[in-house]
Amino acid sequence: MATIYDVAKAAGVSPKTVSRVMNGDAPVNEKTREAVEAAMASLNYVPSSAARTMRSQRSGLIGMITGAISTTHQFEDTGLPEIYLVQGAQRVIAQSNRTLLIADSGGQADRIPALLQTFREHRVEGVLYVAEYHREVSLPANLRDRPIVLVNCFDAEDTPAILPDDEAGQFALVDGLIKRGHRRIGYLTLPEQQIASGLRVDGYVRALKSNGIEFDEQLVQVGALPIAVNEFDLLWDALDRVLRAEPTVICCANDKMAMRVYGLLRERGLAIPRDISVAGYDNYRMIAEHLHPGLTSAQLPYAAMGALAADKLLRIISGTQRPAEPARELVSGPVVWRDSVQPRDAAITHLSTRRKDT
Amino acid sequence: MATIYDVAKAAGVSPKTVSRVMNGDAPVNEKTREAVEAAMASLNYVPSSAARTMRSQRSGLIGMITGAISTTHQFEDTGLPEIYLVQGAQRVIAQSNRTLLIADSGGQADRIPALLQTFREHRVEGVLYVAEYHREVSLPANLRDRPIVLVNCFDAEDTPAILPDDEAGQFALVDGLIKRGHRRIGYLTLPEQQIASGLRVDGYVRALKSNGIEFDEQLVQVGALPIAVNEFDLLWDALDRVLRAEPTVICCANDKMAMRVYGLLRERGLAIPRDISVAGYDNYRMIAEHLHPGLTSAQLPYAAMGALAADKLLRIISGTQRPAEPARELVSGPVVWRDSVQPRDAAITHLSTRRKDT
DNA sequence: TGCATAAATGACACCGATGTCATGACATCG
DNA sequence: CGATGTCATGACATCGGTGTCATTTATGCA
Repeated sequence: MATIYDVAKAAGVSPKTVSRVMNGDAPVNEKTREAVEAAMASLNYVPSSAARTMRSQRSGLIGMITGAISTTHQFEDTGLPEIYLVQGAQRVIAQSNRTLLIADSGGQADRIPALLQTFREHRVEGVLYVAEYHREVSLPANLRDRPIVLVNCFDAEDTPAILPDDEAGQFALVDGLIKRGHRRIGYLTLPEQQIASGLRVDGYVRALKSNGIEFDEQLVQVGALPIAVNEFDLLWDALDRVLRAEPTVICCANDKMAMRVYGLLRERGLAIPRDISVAGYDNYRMIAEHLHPGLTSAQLPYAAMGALAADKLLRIISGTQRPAEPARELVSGPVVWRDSVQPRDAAITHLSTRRKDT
Repeated sequence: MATIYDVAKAAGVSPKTVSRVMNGDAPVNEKTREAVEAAMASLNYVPSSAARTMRSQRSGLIGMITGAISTTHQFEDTGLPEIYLVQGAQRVIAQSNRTLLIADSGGQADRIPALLQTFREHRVEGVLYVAEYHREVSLPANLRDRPIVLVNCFDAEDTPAILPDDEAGQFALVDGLIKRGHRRIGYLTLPEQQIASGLRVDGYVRALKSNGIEFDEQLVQVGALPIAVNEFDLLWDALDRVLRAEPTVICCANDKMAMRVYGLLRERGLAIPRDISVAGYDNYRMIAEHLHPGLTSAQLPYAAMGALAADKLLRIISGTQRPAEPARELVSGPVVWRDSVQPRDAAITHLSTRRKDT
């Protein structure tokens, strides 16, 4: 591998001049520059980041820890869209001429110390700590020795964090449903332990309120348990109770649940969206786009969160934070409207009609 | 940040002795070792991989390029299980005391050169090139300057590659169906351009043959187009034709298609698995586990592929390949049996019965 | 007991960049 | 025309480890 000395010799200049050509930190004569550039090209020169790091004491590396926290397999499958998060972060980080070093613990928390050790050996300038679902975490003490931004999670110490605005997302979704003529809006939630779920219910309630619709607690039912046992029985039962309140649309806590609800509604002979509309949350595209009909869903803005987190981290590193920048920032995403929701004007209210007939 | 010199001073030895304690490359007196280790601990010493890389000319980094190839968004969503691939590779690489540097192009091929440049600056010792679905690729010339293993793809030059054994997977699935009493096995395939699909059909045919069942071409229908237009019409039509051949089970090219087939079968009033069984491919857990009933599916062994690819790459790097190690290696995965398939003995053949009644 | 050998340790150079400082060649200005 | 400043470039040290070689001390064996 060619070094800066090889290039210098080939171009007939000193190594320092080659360095100047690369970094543009001092004027270089036009002809000299051309000679150097020709030499670099013909020798296939690539600077060594190790040498650069050593001399400059800046590694240009940002570490990302993902899949770090799960101790059970309970929520394992919710982590997959993190790939968008990685992409969002990488884009921003690449622009700052840095490189993202990703460590995935595969859900095994005991591997984290080794991963952190690696990060330290590489002298990462900052760390992005990514949780697989919106939750509170408590950081290992030895993670605090350098700039860090939490993503999709927060801690008790007000460490800088980027979080999804679940309240706003659900508000936008329900508000959109109301604007489309729906007034009886069912909601199948996750258990309270899920932070996101609580926030989304808040958004649901606010949307009703801001449109002057009374809250009917029978329309809101818990559709899943913290532990996955008899999931379908529970969901069946919850759905049953919601349907008794005669909704024209059912919101689900997430797309996964919506996928199940599709099946359950069909078993009851209800067609989507003719007899009843359905909405999800997450915009998990693998599900939302490929269900039939396409599932309306509030998007979890993972790419934006990744980008924002990277941006925040870079600003912390460079000390150029905005004045009074809040530690925690919320990111809201759009609602993606697909055919699972039918505007209420056109919708024939099969459901209530039928029930009244019987 | 403490250096080896600080540690040496604190322990009253030379830096070289500290180095020896860390690397164990020469005998060190027990008392000296203890003194050095105490000094390292109290100074919170972490060796600098940059310095080490520079002196040893070995970076200890393995690069992985993912999401590299897609030029359209057509198959974008198939890429997500790659996370398992990353985990499989990382485990093996960590064991060899190396670090995985992941570059995700986000499907934008024009970003690849910049990512490769980064890899070269970091002097990665080898590269894992991951495609998002089983396919042929042609590598950029400048990727060949160091050890490389292709994952989920292959090229015309017989570059080392790790591939899923789609033929064996589909064989195992269909063979299992036959063992469970099914003899009329429908198959909704992807278009021929999909390499995986062709191989899977081969496996389907071989399973029939090895069980003495005649191949009925009407049971095999193409259920999707290369471009996503009128997807549901096409699938509906293909399903219609398959059903006319009176199958007791329908295999789908992948779990995504199976998810759609669930919906279509229900629209026709067919219950799964009472009236007809369904199987998928990929074992895309987000779908397979959460559909109701759970979807039987042949697993794409991404974790194993990642591990095997990393292992192969490390052996190429260290020059310890097995004698006559083939360039391409196939990895097969298990079939995960879930409730969407009902053993035929117990199954009442609603479908054919009903059809004969009409 | 004497000498070959191994154990234990240190001195020093080197890996490939870049920061600091020095120097020579011109240009500008009073 | 000499003083001053800018441009263009190079010499040299340095970042933090480790390979090489030398040196001293302990050990083994005839």
